[in-house]
Amino acid sequence: MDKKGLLSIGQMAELNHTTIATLRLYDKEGLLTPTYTDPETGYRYYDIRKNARLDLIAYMKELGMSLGEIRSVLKSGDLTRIESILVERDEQIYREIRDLKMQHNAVKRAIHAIERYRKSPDKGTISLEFIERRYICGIPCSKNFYQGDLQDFEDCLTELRGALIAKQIPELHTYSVGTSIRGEDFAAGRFLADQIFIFADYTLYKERQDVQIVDSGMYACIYADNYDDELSYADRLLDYCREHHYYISGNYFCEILSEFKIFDEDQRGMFLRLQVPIDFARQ
Amino acid sequence: MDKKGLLSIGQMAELNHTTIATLRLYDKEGLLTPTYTDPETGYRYYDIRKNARLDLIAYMKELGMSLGEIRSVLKSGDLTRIESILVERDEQIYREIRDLKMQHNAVKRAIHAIERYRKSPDKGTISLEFIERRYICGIPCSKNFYQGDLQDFEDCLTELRGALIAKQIPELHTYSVGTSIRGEDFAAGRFLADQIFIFADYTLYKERQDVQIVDSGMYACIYADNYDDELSYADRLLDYCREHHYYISGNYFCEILSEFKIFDEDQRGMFLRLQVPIDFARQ
DNA sequence: GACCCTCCCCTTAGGGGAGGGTC
DNA sequence: GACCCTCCCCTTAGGGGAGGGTC
Repeated sequence: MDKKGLLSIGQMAELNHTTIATLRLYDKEGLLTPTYTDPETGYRYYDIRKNARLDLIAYMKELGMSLGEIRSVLKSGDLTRIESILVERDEQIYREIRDLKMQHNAVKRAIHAIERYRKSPDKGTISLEFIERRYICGIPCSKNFYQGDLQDFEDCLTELRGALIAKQIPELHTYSVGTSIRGEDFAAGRFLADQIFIFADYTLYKERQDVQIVDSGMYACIYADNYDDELSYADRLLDYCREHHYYISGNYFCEILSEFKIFDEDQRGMFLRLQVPIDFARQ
Repeated sequence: MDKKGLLSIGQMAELNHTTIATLRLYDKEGLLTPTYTDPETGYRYYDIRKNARLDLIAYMKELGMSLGEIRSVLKSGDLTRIESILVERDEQIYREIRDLKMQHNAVKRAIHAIERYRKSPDKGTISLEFIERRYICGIPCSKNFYQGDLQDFEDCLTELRGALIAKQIPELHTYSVGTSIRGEDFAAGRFLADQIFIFADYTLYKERQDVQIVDSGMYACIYADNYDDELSYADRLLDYCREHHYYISGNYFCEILSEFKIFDEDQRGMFLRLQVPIDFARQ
């Protein structure tokens, strides 16, 4: 306790669990003026009654108000003003929580995708796998990128992104991307891009009508780790099915398991699982 | 499409739903280098293959990674690194959601407090009210601020805050503060500060043992809007009880209904409900 | 004429000094 | 010797100019 029972800035800060820098800022911003400022030395001194205001500022900060809002509210002293700020803040918090939950979801998927990538077989491995029901949402390919170049694929991807944004699904990356070839075409060795889509989830399926179901079933799969290899690997997959007399019972998919492989600056490096549903009955 | 089939910065930005400023920043930060930069003019040109990297950057941003993290991950190409960042981020999101929910709670309480303040009677009004069960959590007053000055009250408040922080309840402001006088003392006209505390809620009650229950019941109440008036208003409340032969059946409370009243810079302006439980049976 | 360039200033809420007085 | 002062620079991810060349 110094001059006339006032507190120094350090004492004031400690008492209120805050810092000297904060008190100086609040002084400068006109949020909390010291009771007395020595004109000679510039030293700030605070009356203990100022605690109340500092308390209130701390409270408003806890409610998520900015210093600007706090200042304006303190100056106006208008309860209605506070109320409308708080109501607005209430809605904002609601949106923030919703967005964080979506992000949480995306992070979990990403962690899962990395784990899955780790445990995936080497490229070129052929496997028979039972794959559960999936949901896809996308558009027809406007170009056959199997015969064109990367430009065509990028164009299709751009269109997909645009379509998803139009459908209010902006989180392209949360879901993995895939492309398809119709079963008949694939079986005949005609590599003709049919659709480009995301693998959606049940939540999206429930919410919208334009999500299609892909039935569960046995798939012949081959793993690849380079977009440019898709064609040759798809060929090998087809050969394998023919050798084993598997009947192609549905559409072929190229599924991007993880995009995290891309550390060459100039490549869409990705880990792919090429797959086609098969039927043993008609061997 | 300009030089050698490359994209200008504007085309690249539009294609990727981003801005020119962002692409320039990413160039400067070494996140995404243009395929070719004209040494004469400084114009940036991008190969369409760079889309993939921009995509990946956008993805990582969606996951909540900072540009610094993204750069380091892109440079190291270390999956383990990404994974640990994501796991850390996962926990961080969890904490952020928890904090936002608490803030949401606080905002709702604040809105409610303002509404309640609006609908409260004028100061000096005496009422009989049934008050539901409440929960309080606090400490004994080390000083009798009824006989001391504001300094003593501030000291008690500071102690309360410290105690709550020690108890891991940092949100002093989320709950309203109150002080008490023991029933016997109040009935005898001895204004002797007993406890200072917050009105906790059921959630806190469930979580910790040091939260006390205050039973529901009929209370004689008087409203005041200035801390300095408490004593004289409490006196009036006691007189009122005596006049009406109400038996004081428990502790007196001074409850701070809203701290938003404080727009004088130098006062702990608040709206108070002074109250004491009464019993009609023994009239 | 539309596009792109390089500065440069601005935004939040302080934190962390340097260099120099003050209690 | 501990405390306080005033600059001043720093942090994120860009946005918005001004003033001047370029496709």
